[in-house]
Amino acid sequence: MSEPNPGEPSAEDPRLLDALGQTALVIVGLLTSIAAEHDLSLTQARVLGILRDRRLRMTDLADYLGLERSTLSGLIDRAAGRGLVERSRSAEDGRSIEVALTDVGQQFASRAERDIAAALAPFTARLSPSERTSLTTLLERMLATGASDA
Amino acid sequence: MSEPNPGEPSAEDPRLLDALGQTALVIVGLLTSIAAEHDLSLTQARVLGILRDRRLRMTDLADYLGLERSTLSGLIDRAAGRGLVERSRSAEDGRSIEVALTDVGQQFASRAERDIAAALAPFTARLSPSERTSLTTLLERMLATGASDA
DNA sequence: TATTGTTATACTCTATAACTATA
DNA sequence: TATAGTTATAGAGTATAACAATA
Repeated sequence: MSEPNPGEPSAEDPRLLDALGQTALVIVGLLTSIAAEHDLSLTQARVLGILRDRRLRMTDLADYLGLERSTLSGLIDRAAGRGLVERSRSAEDGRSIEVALTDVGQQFASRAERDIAAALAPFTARLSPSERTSLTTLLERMLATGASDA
Repeated sequence: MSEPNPGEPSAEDPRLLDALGQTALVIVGLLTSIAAEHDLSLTQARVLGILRDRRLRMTDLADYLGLERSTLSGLIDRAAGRGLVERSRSAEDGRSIEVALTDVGQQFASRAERDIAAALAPFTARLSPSERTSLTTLLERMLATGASDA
């Protein structure tokens, strides 16, 4: 994995790695700030985002986020305490609990989505429309790949 | 801020926003995993990364990371306890403490850098060399901008 | 027995407030 | 008085281990 593979130049691109890392940290920082404005952690905000168009069991939601079920229990406890999500026992499997957004949670999620668009606008605005299209294509291609082995 | 500004199409690009957000979360997730393999949090890893080619005062390091000084005290306590960084009183200003990597910390940082390159390789490898160049350019342009108003 | 979810526990990250030492 | 750093405290996020209920 760390051999200098001669036919595989992708790791020899420090500028790209830097740009990706920087971009990631900046954007996650922005997302974290926006969440904080609504008194949410980034993780809580992600929960709302994921549940925006879905109702999920605790286990599946934990898998989505890459967290332990026990971690999710606390997360959902706090979100439910604020009236953002609701738990309900599954009809099919008596062991499962399904989580869904409340109306308040939906409104929260919508507002956050607008705020995110606004916060990212200064960044994307610096690119021309065709550059934005290129960037979208490149990022989507990169993600589609990586997902298959990460 | 939420008016539908007709001459400003940058916020009307949900696919780009999605791609940026997804990319950011995936990459930060990878960085977090790599740090965890070395028993470091992402924040601790960032400290090592920042100190890789610098010696900084506590306050400046806190500013770099966007954290309170009190938060940094704990962070540096733990890193120093593991022998990764060293504190030393500033010669110029008796109030200031300078932080620098130890040899062990340097080795850690080098190893982490290689691991990051290896972890990102599957993603970047899916793009052709010229696409990688384009992506680098686009990301750098976007970052250069946003930094001026975020 | 295996799976779903929760609880208990412990540690890290983070901020705010109060403090000490230096400028 | 203002700045640099630490400590005390508190809350959130996280994991591991032990547990209850259901399958």
